[in-house]
Amino acid sequence: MKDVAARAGVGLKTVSRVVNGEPGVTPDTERRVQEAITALGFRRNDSARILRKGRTASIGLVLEDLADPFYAPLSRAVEEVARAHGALLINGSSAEDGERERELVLALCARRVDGLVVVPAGGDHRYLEPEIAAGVATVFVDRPAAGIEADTVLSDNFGGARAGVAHLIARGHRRIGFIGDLPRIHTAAERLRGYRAAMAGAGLPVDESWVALGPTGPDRVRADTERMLADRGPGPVTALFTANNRVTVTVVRVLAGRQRRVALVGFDDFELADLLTPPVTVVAQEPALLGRKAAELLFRRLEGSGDAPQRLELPTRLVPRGSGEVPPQP
Amino acid sequence: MKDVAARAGVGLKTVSRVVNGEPGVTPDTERRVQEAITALGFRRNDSARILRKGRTASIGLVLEDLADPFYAPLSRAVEEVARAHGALLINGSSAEDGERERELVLALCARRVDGLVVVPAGGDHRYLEPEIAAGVATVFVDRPAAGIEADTVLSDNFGGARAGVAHLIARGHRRIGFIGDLPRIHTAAERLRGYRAAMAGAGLPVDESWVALGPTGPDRVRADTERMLADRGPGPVTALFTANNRVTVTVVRVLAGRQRRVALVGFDDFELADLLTPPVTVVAQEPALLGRKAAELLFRRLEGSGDAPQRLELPTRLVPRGSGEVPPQP
DNA sequence: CTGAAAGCGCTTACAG
DNA sequence: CTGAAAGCGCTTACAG
Repeated sequence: MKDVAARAGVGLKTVSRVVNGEPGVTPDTERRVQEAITALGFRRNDSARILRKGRTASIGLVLEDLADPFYAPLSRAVEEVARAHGALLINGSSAEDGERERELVLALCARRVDGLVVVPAGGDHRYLEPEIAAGVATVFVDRPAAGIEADTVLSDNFGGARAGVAHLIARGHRRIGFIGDLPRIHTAAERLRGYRAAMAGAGLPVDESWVALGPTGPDRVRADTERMLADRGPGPVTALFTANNRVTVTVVRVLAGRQRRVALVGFDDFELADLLTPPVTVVAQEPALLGRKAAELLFRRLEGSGDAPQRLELPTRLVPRGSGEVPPQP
Repeated sequence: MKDVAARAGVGLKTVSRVVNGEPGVTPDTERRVQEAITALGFRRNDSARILRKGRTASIGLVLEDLADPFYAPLSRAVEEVARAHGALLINGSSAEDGERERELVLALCARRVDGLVVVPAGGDHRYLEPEIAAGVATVFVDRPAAGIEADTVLSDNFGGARAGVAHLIARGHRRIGFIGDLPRIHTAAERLRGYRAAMAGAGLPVDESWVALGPTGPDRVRADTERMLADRGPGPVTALFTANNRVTVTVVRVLAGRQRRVALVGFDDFELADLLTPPVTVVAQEPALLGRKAAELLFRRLEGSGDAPQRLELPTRLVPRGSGEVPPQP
């Protein structure tokens, strides 16, 4: 910039004015400055600008896995809102590891992102307190934070799961299995609570062999599914409720290889669910809407909204397609 | 940092040493500085650090759509490599718009990212010349850049498409339709070239009504598919080659609603392809590998490799599953 | 082992 | 309409 000023024979401030399109420069001066800029290949260094202005016009997004078909649209929605506000998006995957989440979040804070959208993986977010106190707006999405008060956008995991299981009960099922994610994950726990509420609401007992929680890798899910389908103790389950899209996909594979028809309702919609045999009934969330709402809340904070932390809960939608309407088979 | 120094009764440089874990500080001094840091809630401002050091330890990724099931794993792979090198990832979607790509790339350059991985959308990348000259390492992935020399990582689009179409020809198909993306997109053009090469190689004529190019939205693809399946002129096609995963998914939907069985081979693998009826034969690429190779190449440049620009071409793999083995039906 | 000075490339506040 | 000075928060190069 100094070089540009020297070449154009003007002061630094004038170059700054031209670069930022500020008023108060004669057309003639402006032309001279523009010429110097192109001749020297000048490109403004935003690092310096950021240092001086305080705002970075960038926000951070930390989620579990950028490549997961549930989080990818969420991420894209956050990006679109950021773009509409002239901000860039820095994002990273926590891989469901609390320590990695913390490292990422703190790295983003050190870069002085204006705000943060976080899908929490860790079990304690008090490490964020100094950052929030220092002015980093933070919104949690998909799951609530632990240990601090902050804006949060969630789906109705409890209600959605309860409705899905009630749907199976209404079709005559009495022995219904639940295959879910790690119980420390909020969404997994809420969906399990929904399952239990639906069963209890219908006066049905839950045999604990019908509940399987754990990592969503195919091996574990396959093993648990096969165990539940085997005839043991209280009789095999006639229906399954799968608590997220990764689990559902694996269970669909297991069921595809079997004679006996077992009813299935899955939490989370997924592409091509309607073209499977039978088409898969799901409790659908809207990942893009979660992302959009979270980002909008974030920018409202950045614009100075001083309301108390908000908690939004988005509804889910039961989509009957066939697999959830299979009657109980002996 | 000034406050910390004052409170600890030391110089600025000593605080800097402690914050960066540099040697040459007595344990006692270090303790005093640490106390001041926690008491004041000091957090290093990386913007200032970046301004001084020159390197930002961040790279940019610009692709078509973060939420696309093809690009999401590519993006995740780039993130993992960046993480291994201690860098953050800033990314954005161009939405297949050359102007938006340019804006994003230039915004990333203004932030002085150390390097750039780009899936080009625009048709002219000379705007990047000054940036590259200024030292921003750039790698293009999935598609080559136009108008400049740069490192590039591609799939074997031509060979993959030719093999897929040859597979259909070997099953006895003579009238094969091609449904592809916009012809200005490099991958789309290459795959079409592969189709034509396979047909020509078998001495088969191509009726131009069998070739449909355009945006990959469901309406256009559905209309073109239905048109090709209708009996007209040279007779209806008995097989279709779909040139990317978005197109394939729509065509699967169209075929699912029809009596006559039509063979199908799609470019790009996709989740659940093996559970459809019939399971879908595909020419698979490895999006994560594309991303990983591109990012590795980028970091090799950042470490100072001065070789001539490289062009990597990754092989594709034909995965027969059923839909591509359907014989010709009248 | 420790620190004062200069500077990274901008913007802010002010004066002409 | 234009510019000189100070400063954003660090690090670098140097001296003690």
